[in-house]
Amino acid sequence: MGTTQLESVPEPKYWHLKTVLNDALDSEFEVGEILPNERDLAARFGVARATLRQALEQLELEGRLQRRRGVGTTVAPPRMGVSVGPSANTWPGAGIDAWETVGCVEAAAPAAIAALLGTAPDQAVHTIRRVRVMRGQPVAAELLYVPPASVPGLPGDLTPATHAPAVLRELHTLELEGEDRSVELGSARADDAKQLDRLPGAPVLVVTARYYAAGRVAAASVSTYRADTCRLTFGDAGAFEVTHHQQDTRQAS
Amino acid sequence: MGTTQLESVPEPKYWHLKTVLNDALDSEFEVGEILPNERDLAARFGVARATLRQALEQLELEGRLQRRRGVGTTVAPPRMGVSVGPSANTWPGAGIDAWETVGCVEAAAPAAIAALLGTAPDQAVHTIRRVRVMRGQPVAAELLYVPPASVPGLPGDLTPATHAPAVLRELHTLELEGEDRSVELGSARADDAKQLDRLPGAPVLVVTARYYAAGRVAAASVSTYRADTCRLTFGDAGAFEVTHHQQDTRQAS
DNA sequence: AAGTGGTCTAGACCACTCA
DNA sequence: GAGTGGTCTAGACCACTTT
Repeated sequence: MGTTQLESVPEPKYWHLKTVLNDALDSEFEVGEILPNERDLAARFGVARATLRQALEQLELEGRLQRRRGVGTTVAPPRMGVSVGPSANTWPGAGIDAWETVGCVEAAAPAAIAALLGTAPDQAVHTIRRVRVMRGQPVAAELLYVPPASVPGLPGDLTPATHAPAVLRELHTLELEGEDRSVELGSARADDAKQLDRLPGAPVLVVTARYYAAGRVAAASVSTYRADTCRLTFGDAGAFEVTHHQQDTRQAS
Repeated sequence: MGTTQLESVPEPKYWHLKTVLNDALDSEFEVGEILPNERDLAARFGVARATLRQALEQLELEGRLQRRRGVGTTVAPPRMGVSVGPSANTWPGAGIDAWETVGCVEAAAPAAIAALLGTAPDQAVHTIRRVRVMRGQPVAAELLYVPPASVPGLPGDLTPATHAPAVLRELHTLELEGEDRSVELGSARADDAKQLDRLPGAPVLVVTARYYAAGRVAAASVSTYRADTCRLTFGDAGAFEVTHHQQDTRQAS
């Protein structure tokens, strides 16, 4: 062990508390085990409940804990590795892709989506809502936007039950030329939070994708992944299977 | 800004506050403009300072605000699109890749890194610390791990100034066969936070990469990106240039 | 020295789950 | 109805930056 700096800078209580709890989780608790409640924990460590909660919040952010109102705080399993392509250039909804359609409407796209698609701000687009489930848990909620120009052969007799399949089927007749993606941090909107079984405002990883065909953006999607339970994987070599927690990667500079 | 009311549904105050502030940022403030201080804002909205701070915290998480202790709260510019490959299969440190080396040591890898590399837990590895700067701002701090077995031709007369370049040069003589990456949410460790000009615990996007050569993992890196200022881009079609904020993508289901 | 955001306290009540 | 986490208050002091 190198010489760690002592006394010169007071570490915040919640930060120290987080370290102590993190170590305790490794050594004294099993995955799924329920922790003492917040009032007891705060008393045990001699801090106010708000201070304890600040530590718990960070541990939940890092995927170490799961808190559920009315139930308690449990030790979270390691994050799931979730592949978000591009494993192969395939259209969304093609083949086996672990998504389940839960709704479909044709409505004017929000301004940000119109900019993504390159359509007029008031242009109506097909909007398919899908949910991705892994190991019995919802991990992502998605809105997939398809401009009518991308699916010219769409039949006219659409019911709520046939709308989404028909749009996807038409989309798949195009040749996919490319795709790009971006990932950023966000907080769950109320509707997404409900699908993800979380409270509104929960931290999420927002994956924005654009699909190109015939030199244009043929479709776009905004996928909202639970940041607490998911590790997004990219690239050719497949998903990691390492049990990996960031806080163990400390190293001198 | 008048007071709005109509509280038939018990939406949390901080959530409503966040919406109001978000709209105000769009209509009444310019990027870089400084907001009134927290005590004044709280008084203006008739809430406790802690409640106001809860709203500000979320807006900062979403990249709308930037808060600096001793200075104030300012309106953040849109997030930067930061490419994190794989644009082409190239080794880290090769060609022009916007990273600057700030240190290099040879030391035992943490357990999680040893697992990534497939080396023994006490195996010493070359550890290169790098920083990525965009538009004059640090956006990422990285630790790049290279096992000695990957750089057998390394000369023996290494000084702190020549260590990192020599390791990278040797690494580049291997043929890169593939790479994979994962992205997850984390909070900045003290050392990374310092490089990123943030407080410890700040939300970050942790990109873990593995580089393959000769059928083995030849190197691995853990890159810590500022979640407030960065949008990570992947894929073939290049970085987005869209001004995109997630909260504007609301749509019925 | 003044002003800012960051931390912390000791309470209170609410929304939710479950026996 | 008991117990849990979620929200909220009205203070206090601290660390930091700027003047």
